[in-house]
Amino acid sequence: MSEQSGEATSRLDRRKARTRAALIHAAQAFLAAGTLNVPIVEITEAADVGMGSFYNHFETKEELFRAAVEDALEVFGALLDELSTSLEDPALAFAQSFRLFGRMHRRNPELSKVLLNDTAALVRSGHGLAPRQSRDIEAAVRVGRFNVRDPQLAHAIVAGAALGLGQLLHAQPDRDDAEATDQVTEDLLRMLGVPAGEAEAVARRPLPDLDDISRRHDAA
Amino acid sequence: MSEQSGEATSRLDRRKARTRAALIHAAQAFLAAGTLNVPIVEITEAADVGMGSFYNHFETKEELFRAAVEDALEVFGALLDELSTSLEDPALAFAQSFRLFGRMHRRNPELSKVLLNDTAALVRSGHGLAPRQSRDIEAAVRVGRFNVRDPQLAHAIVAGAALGLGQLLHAQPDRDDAEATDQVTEDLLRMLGVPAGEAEAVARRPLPDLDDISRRHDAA
DNA sequence: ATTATCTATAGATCTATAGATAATGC
DNA sequence: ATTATCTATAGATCTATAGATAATGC
Repeated sequence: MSEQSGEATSRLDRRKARTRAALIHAAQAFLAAGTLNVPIVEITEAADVGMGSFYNHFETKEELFRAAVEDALEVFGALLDELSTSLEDPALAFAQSFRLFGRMHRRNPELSKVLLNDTAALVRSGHGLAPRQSRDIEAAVRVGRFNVRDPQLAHAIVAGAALGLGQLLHAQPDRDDAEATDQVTEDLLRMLGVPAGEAEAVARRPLPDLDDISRRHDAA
Repeated sequence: MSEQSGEATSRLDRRKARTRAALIHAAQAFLAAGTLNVPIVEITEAADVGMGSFYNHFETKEELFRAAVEDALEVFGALLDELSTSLEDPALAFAQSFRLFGRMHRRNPELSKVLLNDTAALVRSGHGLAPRQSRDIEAAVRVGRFNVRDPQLAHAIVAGAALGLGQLLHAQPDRDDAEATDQVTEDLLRMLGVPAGEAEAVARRPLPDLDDISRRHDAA
């Protein structure tokens, strides 16, 4: 999922990266399915890669699974960065990111399940969603858009809510995911000190078109 | 952890239950430590039980781990029931349960880690915390103490927040757990429609003494 | 006499590597 | 010539069970 396009990468380097990526994708599929006890040889077969190649890239299965979660976090983090650069109001950036995260569960269930699988990574990790949410919350407190006693605690609630929402959306496939996500966003904004009317408005602003973004990525 | 005291249990039945409980406790220790790939024989050794006994009780390791999570949920659920029977106001019952859950992470880190490990069980399961939280939220909405559009969504936020708080308390062992938990409770109460001043008061009411409860359990 | 547990192990499964093959670089 | 990958497999590990032992019931 993460492919450097520039720099001094030889063809050999790219072939190596492809094998590594194939292993990581295969591992993500098993992570999403929740089957962690799979033998290495089954992963390499799913990746369409020789058994021995595994050891060119990872020492143990656990190392591969860690790399697979890391990769998922980076992919999602990069997406959020791309989308929030234009927003200067941190409250708007916060709301948009949360709403896009909510919409991701159905659009990309595999990524969603990888992320939901590792709660700790989602709530504590230095990569992916957590640091961006923290950054937005702290910035919004600084400029007076949010009003909370302890931004770290506020983040713990927000990160947990994102997780609970994801679980709910997988458990109830008939529920309208956009509506549910926006409602949760509104509730959280109120909790963060945004006046009720404004919270409702902020949680329903137009969103960037995710199809555009996917298309741009596919082209690249 | 769950031992029937009455009924027609023979000595043989009790011996069998003891072996099963030993296996479940051992499994919970491995769950808490996050080492799920442990061989069956290591679990039976930790339980101080012969290898073959495992198959008298479970067909696979996964079945044992499932039973271990179930048991943890039941233990905790039973504790909450015991404590909340006296509270008639569902808003108070909700707040007390949430605050006790927050305090459990440090008091019983092993139980906490077993519960935090299986996010889905905590958020969706029919046992343990989830159904009680849902019940309290719905009751509080009915009597006009809470004001939310969609109780299921509210519960997803609350369950997620409980999880995020637990992760935070394990990640930051120096933080005051009671203070953090009460602050999160207050924030959630406001989000659920309780006026700010009252939310603060409800989240700081005296709690039942957990030492008393433990002692009563140890005696039994 | 019955039931649960224990010890020991055959057979299945998995890991990690050696040696062969294929792709790339120069 | 170098580097990554592939195939095949030895040896390690694990599971599941058979048969022996211990505890309980009658």
